[in-house]
Amino acid sequence: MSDVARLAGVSKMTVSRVLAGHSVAPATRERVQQAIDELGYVADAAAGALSSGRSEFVAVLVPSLASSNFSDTVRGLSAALEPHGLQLLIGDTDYHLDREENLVRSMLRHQPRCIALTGSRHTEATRTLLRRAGVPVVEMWDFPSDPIDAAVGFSNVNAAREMVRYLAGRGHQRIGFIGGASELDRRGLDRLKGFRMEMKALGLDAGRVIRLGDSPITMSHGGPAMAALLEAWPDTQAVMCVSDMSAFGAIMECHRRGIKVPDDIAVAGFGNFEVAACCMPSITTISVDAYGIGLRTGAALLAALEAYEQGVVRHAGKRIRVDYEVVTRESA
Amino acid sequence: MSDVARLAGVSKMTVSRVLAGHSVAPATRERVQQAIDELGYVADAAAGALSSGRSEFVAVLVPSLASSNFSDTVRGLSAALEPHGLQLLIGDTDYHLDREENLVRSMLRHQPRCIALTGSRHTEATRTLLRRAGVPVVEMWDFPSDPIDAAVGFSNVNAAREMVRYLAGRGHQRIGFIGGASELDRRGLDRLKGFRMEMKALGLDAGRVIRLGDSPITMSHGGPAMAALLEAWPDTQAVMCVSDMSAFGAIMECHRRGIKVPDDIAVAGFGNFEVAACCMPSITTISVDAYGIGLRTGAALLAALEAYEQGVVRHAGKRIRVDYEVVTRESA
DNA sequence: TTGAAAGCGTTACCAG
DNA sequence: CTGGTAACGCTTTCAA
Repeated sequence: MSDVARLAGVSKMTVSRVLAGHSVAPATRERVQQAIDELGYVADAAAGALSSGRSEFVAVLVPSLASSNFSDTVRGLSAALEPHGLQLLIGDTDYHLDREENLVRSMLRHQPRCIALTGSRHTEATRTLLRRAGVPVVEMWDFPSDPIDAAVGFSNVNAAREMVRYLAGRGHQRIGFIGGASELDRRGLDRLKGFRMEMKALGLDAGRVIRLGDSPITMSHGGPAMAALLEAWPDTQAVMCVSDMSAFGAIMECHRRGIKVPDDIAVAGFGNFEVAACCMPSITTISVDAYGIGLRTGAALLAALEAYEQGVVRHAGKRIRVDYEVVTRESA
Repeated sequence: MSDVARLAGVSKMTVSRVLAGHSVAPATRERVQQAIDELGYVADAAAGALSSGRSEFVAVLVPSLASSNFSDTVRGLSAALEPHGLQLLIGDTDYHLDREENLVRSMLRHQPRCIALTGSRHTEATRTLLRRAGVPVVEMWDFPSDPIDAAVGFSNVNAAREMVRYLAGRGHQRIGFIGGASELDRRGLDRLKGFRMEMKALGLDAGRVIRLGDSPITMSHGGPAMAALLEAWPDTQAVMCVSDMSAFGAIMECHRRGIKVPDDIAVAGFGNFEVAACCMPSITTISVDAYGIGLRTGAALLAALEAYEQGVVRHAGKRIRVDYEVVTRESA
């Protein structure tokens, strides 16, 4: 910066002002800009952050970047925050809460302006770290009764219940559920919980549950899970899958066995992934606006940032509900 | 840090040493650690970076986080670099070179230790920025003859040629190609180029090309593209698709029309995405180890970092070739 | 509108 | 093995 200042014949402060877009005489600004271009000067963000006491980072934690759900949410966040000069610091927890804790710890070292995480389950240490960080926090993809700070999402339990009601409304009674075997995917577990609750509420058998493969289960688990389900309860009329990925695998298994979907058995998914609209039969599913969750989380974060500048310290548990809906297609 | 030092009864320097894992008397270290835990102290990475002149960032640029190819590569990079205390700064260029340029510019402000980008096409300004940055650069997913620094990838042109040879070897002569219409996806364009080159080399008609939809085309474009291809050249025997996503869409369109794959028409994909193995018929494709590209890029970056410490300044165009192979399945 | 000086929280360097 | 001091490159604050 000194070099630029010298070349432009001004002080460092003026260079700093030009960079920050503060008021500088047009002629001076011009000269400084030329010096910057000539030297290929790039300001050091670390020095700026240290000096001003504020970074331009936003920490974002998702369970998996490989899931289009979460990568869409990240894109939404990026779209909302980048125009404000904020940089995403993205972490992939791989569905592990202790990995989340480590990532939070390491990201906190960069003094992020705010933090977005997925889900409402975190280790106690994570909660403590977050509290101490003293910056806005938004939890995404869930609708917790007691958010750390703010939350943007929906109830996976209720969404699953709605799907059960839809299937029952189509006349199905012997309904099964396919999901992952591990306890890592909280949203998957919530969907299972919703399935059980609603089945019981309807007076139906809530026991036809196959849990197979590490969560989140993908396409390749859907087939074996469907096979297991048919073996255990051959008279099943409909299957609700924890995601469209497993639903697709399940449908392919039906094809292989000559079982017609939906005539012989109905299959529903969750998430409205691209494959659900394209495959045959197309998959009836719950549609969630993943990109919108990112956008709205970004907006909530910006609002909280604004409030912080003015001294407000907590959202006081503000929750933003994101809509979902049953998308009726061919498979159920 | 002063607070911690005071509580532990040592100087800031000793606290710094404990944090950095430098040699400190066990008893002292213990006391310092206790003070750190008690205060919930988190070191400021910006200050550290400023003082030491080196950040712990690695800039990573991919065309899209939504593509499992690239998200797998990011996971590989993360797996290779995180154990070394490096933080990924991930940017999604959305396939635009000018967005890439802006992202590089903004990431450079954080003084990344090294940079990984996708492809070998960049704006002139990007190249200049990268050169001036003076840090190791690796280009991924291509095998350029003149890499900026190092490269980890394979020739998309040659891979596509191999697929053409495979299809021709199965007795097909009237072979079509389905890809995106825009010029953004360079790897997609390289595959088309390879298709044309090899078809000509084999003395076959290289003109059966349908380009439709923004690149990279996804599942939903495959159907319309296949429809257009069948309309233009109804006697087509085989179709090579720019990716498994479009191949899947194309196969679904065949289903809808009662056209049997591969009996009436063979369809091949590219990338070996999960859907290729699960769908029916399963898709013959080119398999690429996306995660491995990330791992190997990470390793190359670490090696370059090591070399830099010792004063070596360039890789001198080192290229690491990543294998690909035709995976024969049912569709072709 | 511009400049000078102080200081952000850490690490490098040199002493003890 | 430990401590003091001087940067690191910026922005804040105050003065001109």
